[in-house]
This record gives sequence, C-alpha cells and structure tokens, in this order.
Amino acid sequence: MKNINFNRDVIEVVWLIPKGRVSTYGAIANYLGAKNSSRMVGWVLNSTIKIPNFPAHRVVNRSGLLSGKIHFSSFTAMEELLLIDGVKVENDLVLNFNEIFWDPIIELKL
DNA sequence: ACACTGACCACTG
DNA sequence: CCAGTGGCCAGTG
Repeated sequence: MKNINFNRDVIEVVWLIPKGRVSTYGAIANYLGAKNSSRMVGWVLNSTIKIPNFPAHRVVNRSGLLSGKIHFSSFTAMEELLLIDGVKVENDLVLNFNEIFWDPIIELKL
C-alpha cells in the first residue's frame, strides 16, 4: 500500500474532531496537502469501520449532508451517533453546519 | 492495459 | 441556484 502515510494522517485528523463538531472530506484533504483528493478521504474512512469508537460520523460532505451514512452498520447509525454528540440532523443534513464546522486548517493552524 | 466507479469538490456559465 | 465539466486516484472486472 503506497499511500499508507496518507491513510494514517487522515485517521489521525479525524480522531481530533471534537465532539459536537463536524468536518468535511475536502477540508481534511486540503489540510493534508491533497487538495483535489477529497475522494481519497472517503476511501480511507471506508477502511476505518473496523476501528472501535472511531468518529467517522463527524465527517460529512461540504454541504453538511451525511453522504457516508450507507456505509455504517445501519442506515440510521450515523445520524444517531451525531445526535449523541449533540449535533442536530434533519433529512440527512446537519442543521447548524456552518456553526459547528471544524476546519483543521484553522483549528490545527501551525 | 482499459474502462468504470466512487463516504468529493472547485470552477464555470 | 442549478447543471455540466474536469480533476483526483485506489479498487475492481
């Protein structure tokens, strides 16, 4: 696996997303210097389903849509996990997305 | 080697 | 706001 470093970095950043906040595929890719490779972030996340307590549910797409919900154990699992975090979801959309958006480029600023 | 598929996104008109 | 387009790159058949 050539991009093992990228995989590890994605996982590392997602672990840092605080409870009650959400980030996006693009923001994480951008932070890791893989600006146009947001698809790869989703690809990495797909391999994290086996990691216990991994907060993959805190990563949504750029419009706050739960585009990854179908990859969870059940179709409601992602939304339920977000509700536990205190994040309100309606129609697979994070309601106050702009306010709780966690951008690693800003939050983990050098 | 080729074509197609994505947990995506920025740009353009 | 919406549709089209192109870029990204690991897997899969």
